[in-house]
Amino acid sequence: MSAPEKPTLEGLETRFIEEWDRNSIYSFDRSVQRDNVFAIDTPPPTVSGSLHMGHVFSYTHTDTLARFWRMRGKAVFYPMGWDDNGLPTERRVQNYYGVTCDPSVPYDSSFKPPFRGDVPKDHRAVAISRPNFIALCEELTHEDEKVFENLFRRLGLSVDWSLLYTTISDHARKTSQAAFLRNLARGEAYAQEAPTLWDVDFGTAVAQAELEDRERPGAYHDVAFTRTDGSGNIVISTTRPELIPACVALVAHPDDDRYKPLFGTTVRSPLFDVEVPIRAHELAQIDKGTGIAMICTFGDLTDVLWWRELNLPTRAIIGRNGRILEDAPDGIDSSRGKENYAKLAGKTVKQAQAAIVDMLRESGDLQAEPRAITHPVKFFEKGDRPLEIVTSRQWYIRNGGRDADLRTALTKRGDEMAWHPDFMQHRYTNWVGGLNGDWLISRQRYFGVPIPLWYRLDASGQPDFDSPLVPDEASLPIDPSSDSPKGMDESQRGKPNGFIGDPDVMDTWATSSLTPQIASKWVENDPMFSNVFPMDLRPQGHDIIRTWLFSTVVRSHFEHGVTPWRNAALSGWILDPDRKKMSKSKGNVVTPIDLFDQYGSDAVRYWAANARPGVDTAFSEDQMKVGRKLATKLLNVSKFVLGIGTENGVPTHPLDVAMLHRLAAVVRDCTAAFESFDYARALERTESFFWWFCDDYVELVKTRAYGEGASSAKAALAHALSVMQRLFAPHIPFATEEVWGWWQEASIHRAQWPTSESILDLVAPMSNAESLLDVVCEVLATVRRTKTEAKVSQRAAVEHVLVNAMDEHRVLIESAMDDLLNAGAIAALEFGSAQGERPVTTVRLAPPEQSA
RNA sequence: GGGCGCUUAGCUCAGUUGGUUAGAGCAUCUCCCUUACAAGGAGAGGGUCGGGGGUUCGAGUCCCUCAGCGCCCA
Repeated sequence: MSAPEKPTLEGLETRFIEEWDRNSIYSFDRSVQRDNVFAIDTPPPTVSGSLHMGHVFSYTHTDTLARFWRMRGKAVFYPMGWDDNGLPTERRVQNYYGVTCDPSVPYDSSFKPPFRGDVPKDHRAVAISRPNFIALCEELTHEDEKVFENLFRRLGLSVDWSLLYTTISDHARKTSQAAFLRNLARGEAYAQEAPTLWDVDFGTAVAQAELEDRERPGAYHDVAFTRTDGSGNIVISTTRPELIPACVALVAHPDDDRYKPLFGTTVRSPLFDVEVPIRAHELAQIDKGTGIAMICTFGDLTDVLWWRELNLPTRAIIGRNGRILEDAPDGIDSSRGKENYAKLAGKTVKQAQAAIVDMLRESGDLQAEPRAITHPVKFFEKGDRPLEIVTSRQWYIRNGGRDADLRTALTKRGDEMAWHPDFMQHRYTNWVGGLNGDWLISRQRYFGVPIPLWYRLDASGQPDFDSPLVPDEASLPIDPSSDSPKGMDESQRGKPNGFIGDPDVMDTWATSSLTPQIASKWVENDPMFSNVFPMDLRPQGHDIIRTWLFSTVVRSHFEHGVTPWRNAALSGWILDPDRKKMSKSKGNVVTPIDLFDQYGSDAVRYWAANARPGVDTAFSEDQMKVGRKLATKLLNVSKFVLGIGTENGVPTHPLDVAMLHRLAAVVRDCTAAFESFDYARALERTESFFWWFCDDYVELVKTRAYGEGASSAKAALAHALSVMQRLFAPHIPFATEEVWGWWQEASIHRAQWPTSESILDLVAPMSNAESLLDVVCEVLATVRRTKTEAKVSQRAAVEHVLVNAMDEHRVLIESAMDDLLNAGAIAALEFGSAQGERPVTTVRLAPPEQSA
């Protein structure tokens, strides 16, 4: 029971990371029943790069909560996961090894990647088989995950690493496939051939939640369609003239008097001579362009809606590779139309547009030169070219986008959980209310969880999509591209009367929407599931409310009929000091590990824990310096208290009792703050008490604690120290573990969270504790100010102090007179009559020659 | 266009249901080696709380309105 001669923060991290691990300080006790569990649905970071300050920031917030509840006696379920499944990993693998996946390439058992990092710029990606590609994905994610784990351990996260999961593991694939099959069995998942937003570069369908609008330059082209009754032209304005061959109708608003007489008549398209009807629909905008638009299959989502509601035919011209299809669609029958179409076939959309504008100009159908505009265009959030719409067979999970009752039910789920901060719920409600289609989960990619289905082929080799062959849940996970359905074997794959596997994988969100089930081993019927689910807390970034949070609610709603958690805590962004969001592309990213080295993990955590929940926060090394000072101060004051000797006496001196009353109030506030997920308020309360304790209380009692009759002071100091160490433990786990170890058994992180009752039980009641402390410290402050202004040392002797105070205050000061005289080096203190509500203190310093 | 958030000291931010003289840290300046800590301590200066209006005995806090910044959605 003693502090080292020279306390230091150096080396604490290495020592305690090892010690915590060895003693399993953070392991989850599976035997504890749900009521005494605090379960966290940790966000699995995407393993496709490196962890940055944003991770450090938000994971620290969660960790402070985990540590608080653990000290409150809860069995804390705090897993970690790695999201290594999906497109970001594929992209990183392609760039790291210089390869690309081509499912038509045969497996090469002796394959070696051409590079491991540092792929030359002029290198052309080597096409490799799907199994080889997946092996590389697994290899690289494994490497990245080791780095991630080390960083999170260094940060001091109190994760139970034995609960680690990854989203591409057998277990996650099994969970994902089982959940999907159950959705399918209940009719919540379905496949449909439909127009779908399509990224031509990634070659995959994308979901509504992954879209973003980007402002792009474009131009209105005024194009003339000829009325078939010979009465002239109709001019439309379009930003996509290349889609004229895909035009199936023109549309105007039903109330638009200009076009009312034309509804039901037909026009002929320029260049391609296709006769199309003029129709009415409310979504046509009277004030946009000429007020009449062409409907093409498909230029945008409004086209899809019109096509569906107006029952129009399909004339698709854009292929999945983003180029104009070779064959002209039905309806282009004239020889001129066929010739013109042939000029476009094979071109990219951009090339086709340029070509068709030339053709229109030549034919005289372009009524005016194009007028440049800027307009929002839909992109895949990870994509580089505008999305096209192609018709394809895709899998969906219902999410209320096409069903008002389900939408209402899911909106209500949002009401059933507490949001921190509460206004974040608007984002959820807003998103659910704005859904316009079901959740598209199939992706035409490689590294993901396969859709676990096969289809029978008929005698002519055509697949029967209506009754897929479903695997037993016990056989999961399966890969339908290499496993065969029950009762069939590989020789029948792709043969008439045989089978084929579904070629698609599920989107990453379709798996990560099951993190509560994955982490708690739901699919294994592990009893742990019922001990942790529904979970207490989902911490996550507010940018993925529409994806991760919402999709998790959807899955839980269908599978369990409950919200997956009771609380959702949304963290803010990290901004650089110029208030810009930190990102790699801006080059303003700081590496966490360097900061840990420079300031210590506790200091970095202090910076993070200072930020109010949900608030965007500037990156601040200044705050880290403050955090380091705090940790150092805790070492030093702990050394002081333990150095004078702790005693199990009862604090009886009024100043000691008052200090403990103040501390009890702090404990009450901190506890309430943590209970409402406000780690920052808890820290702020503890910290401000702590500095007051060091600067004023310790200075006041120091002499008494060293001298005769020190029992009360020693007991109060020791008790307060123990409480403060524990209050700080969730925030600065390394320094608190160090100082706790100087005088206590076992880890502070398993110690009991202090209660205000336990402090108040120790001392006599006191109604005016705050006044006592305020008034005594005010007199002390005046003495100090006088010395500072006189430019003398704080040790300089004070000859006389006159305090003009009300009797009430006079009594309080008298009760702590001994400490006040000692702390101020005051020879004599007298009282005079009050000059107002507050005491007025007059200080007379001793002559300089008498100061020593 | 709809929704949400923010605007308090030079900077970063607290300010809980309205209630003494609006706080902290950093930065600036002054002083102090004092035996827990100079990687420290004691102090000082600095704000008409974005503008305007209203409710109230009383508004940084509640209401209305305007402006700027940011985010989400369309």
